Amino acid sequence: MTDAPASHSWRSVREEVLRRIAHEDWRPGDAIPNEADLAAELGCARATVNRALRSLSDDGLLERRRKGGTRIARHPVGKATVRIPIIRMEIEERGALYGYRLLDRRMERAPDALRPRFGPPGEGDLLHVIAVHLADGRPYALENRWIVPETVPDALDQSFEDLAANEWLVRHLPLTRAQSEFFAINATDRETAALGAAAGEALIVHRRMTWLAERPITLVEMTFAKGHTLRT
Amino acid sequence: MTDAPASHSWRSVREEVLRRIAHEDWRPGDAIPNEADLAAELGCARATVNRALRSLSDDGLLERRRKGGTRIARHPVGKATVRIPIIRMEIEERGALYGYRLLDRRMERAPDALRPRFGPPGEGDLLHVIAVHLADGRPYALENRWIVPETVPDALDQSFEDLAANEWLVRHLPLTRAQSEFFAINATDRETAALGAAAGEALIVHRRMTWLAERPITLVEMTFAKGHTLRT
DNA sequence: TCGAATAATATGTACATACATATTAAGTCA
DNA sequence: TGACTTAATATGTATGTACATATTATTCGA
Repeated sequence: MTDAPASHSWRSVREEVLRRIAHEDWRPGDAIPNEADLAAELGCARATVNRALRSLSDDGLLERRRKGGTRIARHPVGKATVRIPIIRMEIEERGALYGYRLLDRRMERAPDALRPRFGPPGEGDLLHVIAVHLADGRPYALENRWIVPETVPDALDQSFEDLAANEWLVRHLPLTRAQSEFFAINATDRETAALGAAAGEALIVHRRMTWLAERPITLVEMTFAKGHTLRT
Repeated sequence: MTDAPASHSWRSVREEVLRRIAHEDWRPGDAIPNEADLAAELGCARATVNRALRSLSDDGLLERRRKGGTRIARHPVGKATVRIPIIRMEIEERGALYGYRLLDRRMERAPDALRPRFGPPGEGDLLHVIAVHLADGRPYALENRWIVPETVPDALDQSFEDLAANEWLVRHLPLTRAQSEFFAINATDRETAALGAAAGEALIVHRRMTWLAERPITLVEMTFAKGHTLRT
């Protein structure tokens, strides 16, 4: 006998489905009842079941196909959302004192390896800003950023001496798309100087590019000091 | 005059809002009209607008509060979803020949640094599996995994000599929660031996833990060969 | 028997309505 | 003035109905 849960909310339906997955009533690859049947069983409207199953599908736990029905994902989740905070806020949330130092600011073309990513606007000079973020006076992250003046003309008026480009951009411009990459590098002269890293030390880099509509805004490489861990 | 878009779909509403953000009609921090007004303006039902705005809110582009209304996010969440594929499929998708070699398999306690993550089940012996994944015969990633027998008793019957633990787990067990970490290490003896890396070379590590309900399933560290980039 | 047309089916979406809930604003009384 | 109560408001959700769409299953003709 299946007794309906007290609540008819889509969240309770979601929990019930999760419970059955956790209880291994339903296993990877298994088809589950259709929305109408589930709604009848749980005593709620189909739209409510739809909302719950769609939520689980978005989370990668279910796979749904029209006419094919819904089944437990065979290749689960496969998703990890990494937060990309403003560095200042990240540091202050740790209770540390935030510091910022501009190292360089100039107009120049993007390096060959990155230029194609900017498309046509990348053929001209970009605003190249290098700065270091400090936590309690100690190097925390090295920011190496290219800004596309075509998309962000106001940026040319900014010195970025006191306010990180990071933060200025966020406050002035919306964005509609972002893409990230993560990789590891051995510290070179630049990192040893700016981050106080030992030569050759392994550092993690977060490279991120953002767009406003189809126009590229900025590409930034954040290189973190030794031992930094990015968490989901 | 605001002309309604031909389509009344929530996607078209989403696109219209994105268009206004891209066009900078609405800028970070700005409040936008409430759902009822937008629905009237665009000629659709409030539920449709709600669906569209909720979608954008999930993507971190909008911030919504009851009674407070909806505004353009000031700190675009910058969610980056990292895919966590089955290594074999990832390699084969690149058109390379997949290979796999089990290096070690034994029952032992988790190291002190990781043990607390498993909670009570971590106090006993865990199944510790080390293996290397190959692409066209060259080392691709080193898999260092602890499996919780309490949650996955069937794993004890598996030799993991031919089938990666990675894949076996995915095929046999659902999961309800996952958490990831990314960091960089300098290659030590273990990595030089298993991955053919030079000593001290910077390598990126993806550490992932999964749960079934509240029970820990497994914790795995995937260390990738030199130059690997994780993409969103 | 094979292929194309057609029916059947499960999910996807739109809408109107109603009510729930969080949060802010307004009002009231000491 | 200030604490507290009450109203107003925008989003959040549940429901029934209707139809759209993708995909599978079936039927039928050559």
